Amino acid sequence: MSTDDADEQLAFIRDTVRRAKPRTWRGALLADELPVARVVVDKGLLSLDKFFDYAVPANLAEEAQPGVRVRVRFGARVGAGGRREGGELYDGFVVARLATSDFPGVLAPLAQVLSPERVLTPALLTLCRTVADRYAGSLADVLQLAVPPRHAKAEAEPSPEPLPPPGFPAVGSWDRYVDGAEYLTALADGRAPRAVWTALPGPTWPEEIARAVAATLAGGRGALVVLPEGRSVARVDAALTELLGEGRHAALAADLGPKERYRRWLSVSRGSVRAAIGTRAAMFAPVRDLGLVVVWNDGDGSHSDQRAPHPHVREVALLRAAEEGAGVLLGGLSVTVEGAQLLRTGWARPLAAARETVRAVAPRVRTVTDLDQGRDAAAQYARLPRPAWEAARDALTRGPVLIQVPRRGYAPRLACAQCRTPARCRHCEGPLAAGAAGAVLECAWCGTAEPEWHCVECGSFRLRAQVVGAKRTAEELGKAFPRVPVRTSGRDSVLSEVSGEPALVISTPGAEPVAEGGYAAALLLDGWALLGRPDLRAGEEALRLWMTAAGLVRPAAEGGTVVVVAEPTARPVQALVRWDPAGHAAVELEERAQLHFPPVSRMASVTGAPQAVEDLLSLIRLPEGADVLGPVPAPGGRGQEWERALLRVAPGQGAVLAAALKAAQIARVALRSPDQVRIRIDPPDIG
DNA sequence: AGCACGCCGACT
DNA sequence: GTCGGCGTGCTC
Repeated sequence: MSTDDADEQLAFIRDTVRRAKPRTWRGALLADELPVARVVVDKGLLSLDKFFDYAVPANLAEEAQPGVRVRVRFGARVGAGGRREGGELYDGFVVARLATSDFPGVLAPLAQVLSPERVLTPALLTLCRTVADRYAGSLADVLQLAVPPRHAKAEAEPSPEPLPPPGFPAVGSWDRYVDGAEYLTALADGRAPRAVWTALPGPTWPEEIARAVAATLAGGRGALVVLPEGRSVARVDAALTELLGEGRHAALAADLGPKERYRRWLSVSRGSVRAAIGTRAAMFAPVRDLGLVVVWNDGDGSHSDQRAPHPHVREVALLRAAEEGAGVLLGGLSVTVEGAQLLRTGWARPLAAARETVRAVAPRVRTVTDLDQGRDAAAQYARLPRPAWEAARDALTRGPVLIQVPRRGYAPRLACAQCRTPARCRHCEGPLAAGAAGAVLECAWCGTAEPEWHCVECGSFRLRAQVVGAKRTAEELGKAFPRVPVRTSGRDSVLSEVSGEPALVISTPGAEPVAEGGYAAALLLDGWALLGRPDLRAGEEALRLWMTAAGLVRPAAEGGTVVVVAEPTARPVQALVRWDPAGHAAVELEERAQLHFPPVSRMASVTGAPQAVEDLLSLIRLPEGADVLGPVPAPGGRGQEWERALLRVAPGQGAVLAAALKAAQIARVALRSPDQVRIRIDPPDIG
């Protein structure tokens, strides 16, 4: 660049600043009012996670309002004579219109306004920013989760006129909960009651959710319900339609197709519909004047988003409630440790039934160890402990029987086939697993081969690893109970409902169909497989899965029986027998606190090639008292060794940890550290 | 991420 | 003297 060119450039910039009305590099005519558009560019790079200012051409002045989708040229370089060249077109959103820009250079113009629809509302923008910060992600990544793809035809249709608020609903079955009626009243009164709700077993919870929504709408505010899968969305959808009729709520199910989905999302965004329900993507639904956010069954893994930065429905719901002043209803048959923590800190109040109410509606729960001898021929054939077989046979005279079988491959650590003592490495006490060759045992921690394992407790040489899948269980039980229809519900074909006729219903956890009139009995098989998983949450998760199944069984007074095949002294088994999920969660929380585990501490995982992980760990500036655990070898690398480190900080330092991870990741990329590092706040699987 | 600019070694 | 190494910094 010659001296003349440089002077000209400086003069241009001075000119721009003085006139407070930037010219574009093409010199196009600019908007008279607010000629600067602040834009979030849809490029997920952490180092680009900020706003960029663009000049608003006069012809886009009307349409380029905050919240609209735009196209902008980004990444152009300045060529000879100060001219910009190249630069690719990116999607983005206008977040503000301004009179001036604090950018010292020359602004590029907006290339195009894709649509005048203001989809990124201020509340949604704030939420996405908060979520991005919480999860050490970029705003652009979160926006992709929060704002659905545009569908022009759906957008062209007007949304219907909003209906007036409904009347306050009848309290209905909420009267079974201590303070249940008061909770609904608080919602209708415009307050923000926050509750961890231990729902009673049985088929009434969808209706109870619907009443809470109706109470919120009655008070003139909006409501949001997020459930883990489409089947439960459909049930709450039906309950809402029953209570409110059509037109007051929108179900944002994933299987609707892009047009219908966007049409419904717009009806929420435009304020034409005040209540939204759906699966996890609905956590961002731009419900106006949010008065209540409901999360059902927050322990379900589906509530954790698979896409970066992996926000969790419960956490997003809590952030929204805090930001938007909404009430919270964190409900399920069981209670998560996170729920227990909200109770312990006093952030939320318990919403539960009195002990005698629970006893009146819960089924009778019996425990059986599968070490029980005395199997008769038929029971042996079906691989069932005799009491379980008898319970099924007895119940089949009265109705359908649910049999819950852990998924194949839901394999825990290897254990002695005889006494169930976990098989451990002789050197480091790590868990043994089948090695890469398949036949040889290896320690999953230190890799030492163990060719001659025998049980240290009972001397047996037999190991048990795999559970028998639902399909084979169905075959075997079919033979054990001839003339009884056998139905299966599992991964590939999930039944949502079965009739009240006697039948054996074999299901993997989470796929249990609802039975008309309730199941006469449920058998929860292979409990050891759930309890023995090498996961911090194994106990909590086992109880959740059992209660989900047991909650579909008739009350004890109507003969409803649950038989759980598991070690009777195990804490989750005892909690199931007592039907006390809240107590179980509270005890688990206490234990986690002592071990400095989440959710009391905040954790993050860092996974990738060893060098990349090391680079990140060397760059990160952790707060005082933070721990680095590992790195240790981790699965996931394709053809390459991967490592994973866990970072742990004290309660209250989650935001600092996220910020430090983000900064370190940016620094690592700037230093050309090779390969990717995956950062995950609140990793779901802590061995 | 791309893609520039920028400041030190071996070559026609 | 120049071509080119990849360190550092920017993208409105």
